[in-house]
Amino acid sequence: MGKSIKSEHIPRATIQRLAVYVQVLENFLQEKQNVVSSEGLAKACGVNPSQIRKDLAYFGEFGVRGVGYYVQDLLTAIRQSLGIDRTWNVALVGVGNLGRSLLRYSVFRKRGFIIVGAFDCDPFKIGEVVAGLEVICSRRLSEKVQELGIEIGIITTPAERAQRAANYLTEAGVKGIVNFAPARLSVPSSVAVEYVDFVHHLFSVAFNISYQQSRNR
Amino acid sequence: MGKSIKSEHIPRATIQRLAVYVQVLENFLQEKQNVVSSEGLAKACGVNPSQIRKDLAYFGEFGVRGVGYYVQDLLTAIRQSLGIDRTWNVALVGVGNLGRSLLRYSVFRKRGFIIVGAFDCDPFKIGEVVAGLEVICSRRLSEKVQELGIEIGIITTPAERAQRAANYLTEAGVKGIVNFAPARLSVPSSVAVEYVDFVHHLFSVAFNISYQQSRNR
DNA sequence: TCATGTGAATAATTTCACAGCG
DNA sequence: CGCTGTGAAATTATTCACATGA
Repeated sequence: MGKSIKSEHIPRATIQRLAVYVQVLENFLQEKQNVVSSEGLAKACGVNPSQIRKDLAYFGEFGVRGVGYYVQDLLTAIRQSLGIDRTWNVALVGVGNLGRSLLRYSVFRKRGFIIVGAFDCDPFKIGEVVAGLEVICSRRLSEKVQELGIEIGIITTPAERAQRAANYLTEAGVKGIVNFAPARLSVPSSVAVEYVDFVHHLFSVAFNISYQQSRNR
Repeated sequence: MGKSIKSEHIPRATIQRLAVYVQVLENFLQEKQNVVSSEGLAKACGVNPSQIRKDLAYFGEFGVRGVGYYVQDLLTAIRQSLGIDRTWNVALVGVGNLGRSLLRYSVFRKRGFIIVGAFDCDPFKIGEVVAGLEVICSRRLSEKVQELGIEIGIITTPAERAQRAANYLTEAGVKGIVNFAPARLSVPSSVAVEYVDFVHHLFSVAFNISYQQSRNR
């Protein structure tokens, strides 16, 4: 069968787990563990072994019966399945505190997501150089997305300017957005949006602590 | 009925959505919209109206039949349900690039999560002052968690030091961890862990773009 | 033989549809 | 009357259990 996708719809949860599998498999590889069973991988990821087999089955057959999975091969297969066996050019919109940090955050590049343009609408920021990139006026996104081959946008503006940034990006033809601003976006259904909100994770932890304590009474 | 929790187990997805409801309701409040129906809130959050009613039903009855929800009252009720109607003292472990950014990230404090201690094991960083906090040796976490009343830890170390940071934190009695390092943690089941990985969101977007394109062929 | 891949069974979540109440 | 709150139905996701094949 090989690299083709076998199923119609793939659950969002599966995709999130595949990202975790990549993380854990990379560690295995570094530790020179070359073969792993679904049970071994499951334990390291904190999930059920058949969950892993089901997740992989959406994309193909990558294991060897009676043996397990060859770590390197499985990594390659998952990367291919996720579409991260290549590089992606990314635009960052909103060069504030967080934006600057992300521009300097080397992990993106290491993972194949290359920030090739930094945008802001503040005239005081335009022209400034951050992490080797000159900040460009957000209105010029259309032109630059074309020129630089940008396919993904990262939004790090304040909440009230996030929708405008999303509009600029989608109008420019970007096909996916990762939104760090605390605002919901309205975009065409053909554009993939991911929301990242640190504070929500703190909410979640706070809830779990409070809830656990209230249950233990 | 009021503030008591009505149900045994509350889905993780519900908690995540409640955090979104808070975000959207705050915007409504700013726009002086004082009443909202489950339909109105649902539209703004991109979910189904009965989803919202079900989510709220886990915690109580907050609406008025024939009217909807009073925005301010609902906000108060959800904040209480999530346990964010108070402040939480937080320790940050790992004063690298990302750690520094988060120390300077004012939104945490605004939301009631106050970073009261910054920790690192690098002797060159210990003693340095970042965002008004003196960096303390990670080994002194036990002592400081007590002293400062810390209940939540944020891990921003490199992947290979994340588990050690988690050990220090749990041994010190911290009850919840938000882990920004790309590593899975093993902690006692009584400790709530949330994983934050920017790169995973980019993976997700990359997959959706690739997948959509492969389906449209 | 042993671990994968998968249909069937189970569990959880979401949506529907309407009774109930302000 | 209109919108919430909620059982019941539909859908979706997870886990089990075993046939399959290296």
